[in-house]
Amino acid sequence: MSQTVDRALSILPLLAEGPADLGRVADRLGVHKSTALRLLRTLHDHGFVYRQADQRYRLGARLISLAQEAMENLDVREIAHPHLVRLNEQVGHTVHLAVHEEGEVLYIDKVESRYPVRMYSRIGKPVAITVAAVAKLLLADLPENERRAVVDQLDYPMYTARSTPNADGFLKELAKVREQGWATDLGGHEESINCVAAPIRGADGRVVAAMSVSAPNVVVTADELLTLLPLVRRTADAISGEYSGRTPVKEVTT
Amino acid sequence: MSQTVDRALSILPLLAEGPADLGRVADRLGVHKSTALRLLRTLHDHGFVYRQADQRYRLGARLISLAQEAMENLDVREIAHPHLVRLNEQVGHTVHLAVHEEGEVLYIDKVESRYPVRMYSRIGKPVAITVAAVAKLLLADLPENERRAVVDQLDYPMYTARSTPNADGFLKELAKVREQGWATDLGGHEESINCVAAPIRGADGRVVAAMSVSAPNVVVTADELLTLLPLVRRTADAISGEYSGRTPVKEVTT
DNA sequence: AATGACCGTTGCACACAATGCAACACTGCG
DNA sequence: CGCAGTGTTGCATTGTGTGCAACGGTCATT
Repeated sequence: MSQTVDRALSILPLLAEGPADLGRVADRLGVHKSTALRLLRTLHDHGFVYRQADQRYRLGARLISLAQEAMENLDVREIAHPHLVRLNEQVGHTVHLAVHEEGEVLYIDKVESRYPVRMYSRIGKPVAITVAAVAKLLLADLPENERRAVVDQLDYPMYTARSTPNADGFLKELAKVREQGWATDLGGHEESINCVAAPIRGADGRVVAAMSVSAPNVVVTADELLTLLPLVRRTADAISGEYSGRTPVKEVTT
Repeated sequence: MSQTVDRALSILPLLAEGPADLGRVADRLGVHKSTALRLLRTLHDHGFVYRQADQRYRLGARLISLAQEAMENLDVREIAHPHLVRLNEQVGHTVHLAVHEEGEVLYIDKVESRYPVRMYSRIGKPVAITVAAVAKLLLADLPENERRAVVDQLDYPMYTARSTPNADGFLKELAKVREQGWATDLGGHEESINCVAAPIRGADGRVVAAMSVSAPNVVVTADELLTLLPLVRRTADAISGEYSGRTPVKEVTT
């Protein structure tokens, strides 16, 4: 692993917290100012950091445009989006789409509730993996050994009294989810918010993404939300069909 | 400038074009495969690239979450402030900066007029949403359904004879504002006070804030105030440029 | 005005870390 | 069964990144 690149890349999350000046960056990296300067310069030349008027550095536009491109290249997202919008129009609540990557689960699309009360989430943000309904679906589908590995190295924060407490409980929950083919999160992350989720599968039957509908108690009860399950599953199945049906991208050759 | 980092960063735009395998990356960089491998590994460890099932590399999720976090932590006020001060020095009148949040529009910065006659406003205070020029800009940019939702649940107090009377009239005004890219409030809130406002846009083109210049009739007429419009718009554009991270200096890079 | 403190910046010599090479391991294919 | 195509590893070399110290600018303090 390359030390120089390692250091340079470590600057980016640091700057994501907010603008920082040269000294601060050097300190946080544990390197000499001149070293930090040269790293920042290189990042700057590539547009990854931007130097604002007061000479402090912040993340640059290139990063944002790259992220945008990265999302566009996710073909599940592209296919799923219109379905998510339609579902949102029917039920009114917030709809999420998430994928698993390297031990994390992230939201890659979101259609906001039309009710004024919204839940906090962010595209690109890692979800609360031990409790989120979409995370359960994605992890439940992993091969035994991978699942075990991921589950073991997780923390199990008790967001609420109903959060998943430990690895054992989580594995049981995953088994159940895999069995029934859908998942819920009933107040496991935020006391007053419930979700129902369904998996999206590729041609080989493996789960490639998961989608969920979330709503706070003040709008609908958990039981009412559960009545939407068939609709959510049908939507997920429709996306699965389209995703596995034809070639997603215009792959080169023959 | 650091060669290693330079090469590593060059990989990212390359991968943005689509997934690539090791050989392709090495070729495009003009380096040995082993070198490319080590760079990719480092990028991988930081989550910037993701290795998909067929061993090819893709842009990773970390990129997306970083960009999102960066945008969230971007402080419009901080960036805008010097511009507002400069504008105030040029025109002398009160300058406001406002954002939209949860159905309300709030002033988040203000530079006082240097004329003795000042208008009443307060940072953090919700603005008169149905008449204020900045509010029109912020609401005009919302997606159709959200805009409708906000507009419908508003009251339409008749501060003056020229206040927006009802939802229909407001929607028409918003359409006009969106069309022309700027807004005014001519005596709609207080009989003797006029404003001109312009939008500040983020990297994705969406309106993130709005700024305005306000002055009472006793100092300048509405017509005179309107002559400042180009200057206000230029200032807003300058802030937009800086906010979205486009480098204003001599940089050329790709 | 003069002083000092604080940043960012630059040139340089040294050492270490990144590089390319060649050999190796693995996979699928003819 | 070998062959061609991958990705991967150990190693010697040198080029490249590093820390240091000195410089230059800006700002606040006296």
